[in-house]
Amino acid sequence: MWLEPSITVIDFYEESPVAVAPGKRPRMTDVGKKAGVSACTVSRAFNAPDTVRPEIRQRILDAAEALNYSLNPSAKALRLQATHIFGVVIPTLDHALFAKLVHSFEETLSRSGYAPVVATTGFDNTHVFEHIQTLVERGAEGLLMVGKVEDDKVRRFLTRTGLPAVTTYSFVEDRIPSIGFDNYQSIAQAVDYLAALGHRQMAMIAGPSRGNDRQQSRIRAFRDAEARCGNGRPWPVIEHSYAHAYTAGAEILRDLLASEPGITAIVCNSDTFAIGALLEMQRQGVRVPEDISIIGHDDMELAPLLTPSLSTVAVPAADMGHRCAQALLNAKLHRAPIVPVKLDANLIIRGSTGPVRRDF
Amino acid sequence: MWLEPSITVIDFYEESPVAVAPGKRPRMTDVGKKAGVSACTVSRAFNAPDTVRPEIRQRILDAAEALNYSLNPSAKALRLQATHIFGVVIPTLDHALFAKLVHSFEETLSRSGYAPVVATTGFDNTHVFEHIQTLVERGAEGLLMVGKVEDDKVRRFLTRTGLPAVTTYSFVEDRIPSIGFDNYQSIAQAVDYLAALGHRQMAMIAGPSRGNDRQQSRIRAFRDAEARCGNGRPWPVIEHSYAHAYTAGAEILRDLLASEPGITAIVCNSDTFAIGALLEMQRQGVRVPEDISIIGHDDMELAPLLTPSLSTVAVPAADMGHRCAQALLNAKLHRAPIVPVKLDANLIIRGSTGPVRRDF
DNA sequence: TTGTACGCGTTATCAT
DNA sequence: ATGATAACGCGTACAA
Repeated sequence: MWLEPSITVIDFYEESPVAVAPGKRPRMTDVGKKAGVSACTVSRAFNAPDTVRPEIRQRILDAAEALNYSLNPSAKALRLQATHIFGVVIPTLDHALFAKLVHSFEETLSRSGYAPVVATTGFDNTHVFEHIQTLVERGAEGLLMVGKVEDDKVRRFLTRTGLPAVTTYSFVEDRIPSIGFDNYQSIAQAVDYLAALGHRQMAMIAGPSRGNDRQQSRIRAFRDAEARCGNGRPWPVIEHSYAHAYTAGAEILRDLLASEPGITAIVCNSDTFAIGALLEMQRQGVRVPEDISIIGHDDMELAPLLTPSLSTVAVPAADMGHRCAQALLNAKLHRAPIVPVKLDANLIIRGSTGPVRRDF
Repeated sequence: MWLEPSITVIDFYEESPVAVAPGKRPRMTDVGKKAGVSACTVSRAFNAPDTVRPEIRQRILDAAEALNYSLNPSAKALRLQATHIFGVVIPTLDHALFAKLVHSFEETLSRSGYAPVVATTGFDNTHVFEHIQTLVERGAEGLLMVGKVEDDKVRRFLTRTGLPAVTTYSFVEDRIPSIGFDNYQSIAQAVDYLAALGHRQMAMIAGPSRGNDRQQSRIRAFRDAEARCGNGRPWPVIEHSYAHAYTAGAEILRDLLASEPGITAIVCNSDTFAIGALLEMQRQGVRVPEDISIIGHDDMELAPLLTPSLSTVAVPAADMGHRCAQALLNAKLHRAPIVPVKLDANLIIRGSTGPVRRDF
């Protein structure tokens, strides 16, 4: 009988006469030995069950069970040159929109036997290289990233390796294909609508703009509108992290009310900010939209349920996740090129926006 | 000079005299060849840069760059017997609490160079085996799961393979260690508090209970209270998926108001249900808590910001994520056993709960 | 239907 | 400081 140079672990595999080195996982050879076949038959028993005689297959399965055998994924991946993993680089999961994006991404991947590995990076895209490297070292065969890639190391890395990659959330003309929407346009719609209602002094509550093309585009849209429609008084833009965004929305609104009494409309780059602000206005007795109009962004589930219901810009979060997954899968499975897609983000007018009040 | 039996791809690696088979990624050997060293020196240049002469190291790095070389993760994982991946089996990412859990899990993992692969399964734990298998095939060295594992195939698989595993969200006495809180207790607190305020007929809005020990425990706590404090009229328990939970909360409340006018308190197994219901009550002119008390679960960020602020049970979501990650890391890195931890879930009394109204 | 032999790309050991 | 060699565990031509 064949024996490893090491000791047989009798207390663990007591029923088995097969020796497995202590602390080592059994291999196909071990299973084969126990079942009285070769390793390659074991392989077949798992991967092409039909090609092995039923009784032998059962013997192999039993042997595997007895030895606590399980396939070594790394060896398999090496042999097949496929890990079936895609990487996701996301600012945070602790925000409904991004969570929904990853959720739908995962859904679509899993239907094809793929799974996402995720890295959260915060919102600044100028230092994401290490995160991406980690994902690739973990076997990512493709990459989903949020927003325009600003890190030159990342761009070089992607062209160098030819790794399939998509960016999402913002639509960008770029060598790296993107499946997203026009962030300038999404805010431009909102501000133009408010301007049409007569608003001449607004404020914006924005996410962190450093290394974040989505926020930069939106702020640009806001500034352009200020130049076109402003009454001369500066329109404040307050940036805040998306962490504790509801609370931040409430606090920022309080400050705004105190320091900028002339403001008649507030544009929020996330419904979370807007909802926090709206609730704070109700607490302070500010009437919405009679005294102040407020508009959000994202069209979260809560938006239509509030009183007044929240005007906002609907963002196709789930759609982006599905499409990105499908694009990556097609790239990997059928060598299809990833074609950029510009999706719609539509203004949804509800009850929180109205004509500017007379005395302005 | 060494040559593969295949054609040299001159148009692509024009500047290089090294032949790489077409369509194949270069290996360390190729890089070494180009840099005039052996493969193992290339390996050292990447993994232990100090042990190779600087000028040679540079030559190697240049060669790698020129050849578009990047390390093969599967080969590395096979050699090192380590993928640095843990699997996460989660009902959904499209719910703030679970997203936060995964977020904090990822944060802690990434600090140690690990990354999560995620699978979403829905709430029924009786059919998660395939998902888990997929994760393990993708290289998961350990597993985080939500709630008690009901699937026998999974239990056998875990004991068979000895894969480190934790369950979270519910604390369960089980062979699989859990880091969570007592779901019976969390609702018991809430209901006892309402009973002490004089409420004798309540309703519960619950998540899906099939294969879901958290919901089952909570419903049991509710039923036990009904038996102790009820007024004889049955206490309805309405189950609903967590998808579109805000909207569902609003709709269910509407039905309840119409069909069960005697109810004076509503217990929700998620703040999302509670917030939806609360907003609906405001819309209908039902006073909270004067006419009806409502209590949520989870203590989401919005709870204290509403008017009235929402009484709820605080759940340590981020804490669970961090602790589970740390436990898995310790198990893998230091062979430390995973010790079960029962965390607190505390009742937070705010403005949405009050004494039952007199006429009952 | 089953077995033999080899290679996937990396790193550790040992020798130089 | 660097190189030769072997081994990680699997899948697959090819042979039997």
